[in-house]
Amino acid sequence: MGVSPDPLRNQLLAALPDADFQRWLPQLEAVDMPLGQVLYESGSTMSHIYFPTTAIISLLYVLENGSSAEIAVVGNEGLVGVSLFMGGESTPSRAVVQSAGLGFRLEAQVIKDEFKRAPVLHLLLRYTQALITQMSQTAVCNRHHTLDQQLCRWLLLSLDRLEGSELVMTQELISNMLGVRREGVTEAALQLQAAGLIRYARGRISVLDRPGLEKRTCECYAVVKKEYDRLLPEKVAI
Amino acid sequence: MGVSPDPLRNQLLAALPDADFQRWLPQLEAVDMPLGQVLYESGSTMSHIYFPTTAIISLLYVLENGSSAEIAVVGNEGLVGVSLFMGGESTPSRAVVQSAGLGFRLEAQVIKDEFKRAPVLHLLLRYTQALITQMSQTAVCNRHHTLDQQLCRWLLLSLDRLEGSELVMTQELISNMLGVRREGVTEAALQLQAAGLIRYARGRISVLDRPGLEKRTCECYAVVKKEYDRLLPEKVAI
DNA sequence: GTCAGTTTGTGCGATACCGTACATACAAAC
DNA sequence: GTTTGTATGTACGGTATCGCACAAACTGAC
Repeated sequence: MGVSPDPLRNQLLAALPDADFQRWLPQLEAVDMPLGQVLYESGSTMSHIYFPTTAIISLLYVLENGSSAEIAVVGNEGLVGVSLFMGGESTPSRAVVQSAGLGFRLEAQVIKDEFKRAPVLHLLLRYTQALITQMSQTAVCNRHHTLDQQLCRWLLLSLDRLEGSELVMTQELISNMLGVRREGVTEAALQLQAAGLIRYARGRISVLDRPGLEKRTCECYAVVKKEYDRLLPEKVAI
Repeated sequence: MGVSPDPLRNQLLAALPDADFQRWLPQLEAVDMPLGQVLYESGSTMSHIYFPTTAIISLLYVLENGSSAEIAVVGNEGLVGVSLFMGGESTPSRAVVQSAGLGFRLEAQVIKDEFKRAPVLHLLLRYTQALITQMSQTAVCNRHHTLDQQLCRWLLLSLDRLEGSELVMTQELISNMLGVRREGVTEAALQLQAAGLIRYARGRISVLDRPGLEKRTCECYAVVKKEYDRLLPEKVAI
């Protein structure tokens, strides 16, 4: 390609205040990114944060059965490894070079030291990452899982945020949440009721068999729940 | 309900270091959240950041044609208004009370003052928000748009991150990115080629008519692009 | 030039979900 | 008790995508 490795071609680096950029510059390592290279694997601890200049990176979510979906694309407008400064260290997605090119990277410790200057923030950032996980998972779930499974997932996620085992929610509203037809929710709900997992009437849904729901839903629920627990472990006894 | 409004029932507030919590406490306002209440509209500037205790909030993305999809759910484990401290002020989604209950809120200015203590960060946080937007949009797009439209969106997003108008990418790989069958990509690509928008062969795709692609894709591309431009305007002349 | 491997194209039945229309059932108001 | 509105159930043709199987076209290596 013959492109000279210039850190300023990454827009984030270029937009840094000069003092910060000068501080980072000695630590920035130019790297070649061949097609297909994996910058980090799902769940692994990241060693670096990457600033692509001419390369393109895909944030890819790989399901258990091997099918996958891209969550986002990162080029010279951004960086790969958000979770490093979010405080979560890792994410359940994989970063793969989608288009070969160049970039720069910074050691994890360097970026962490930068964030030492900020006090409280970490808690909020960690939460943000959990939220991001939920979004990613939703995107994947939309693509790959049945309405049945998604309804289970949705019921469980809601249940986790409520006391008791009843939720007040019409099928019409649920259909808006899931982005499907109301009739589709009716059918799925009928099946869950027939299976003895829930009972409902006119906007009141009682969950009878929570483990049953967990068994019936897709992996997405567990992934999100686990990630929330991991990132925000300091639960409070209410 | 008869639940007493206790800020500590929100897990984020409860997990705050005591000094920080005490500093925030006088500013925390208890609020009632009736079913259906809209905490913020898509694109509007937020006046507060919300910490639900017994309420559940849906982050809802509403498409232009009115159909909608939930991007995420927020309960007492989190907060509503991430973009306030991300630096973006607003997001393209809507926050609606999905289950009535209580919560607390903090004025936007208060949370912003908290973040004044952090120096460089804002740039990174703003980028993160752009990334989040892309994720949300992907989730919605997966749910509501045709493969044809999604392929256009994907080509455009990739093109924005490359120089020139050619991308090196087999249909097999694209199908992994989009989470669809390879054959589906073949069919969609054939149509785009027949329409004179692209030309391709064995892993090389040339975009012939970019405006044509933009016309053919769904709204998702423009939303994401606009949000990136808004959050990260400081472009660099390369 | 042949062979092996990769990339793209085609065909076809299965299926999950859509759009629409309408029926039923229950609840609250009068 | 009747009425009105809301919530849920049912039915049916249409369609986008799937899963699978296989053909065709091109590339690079030998």
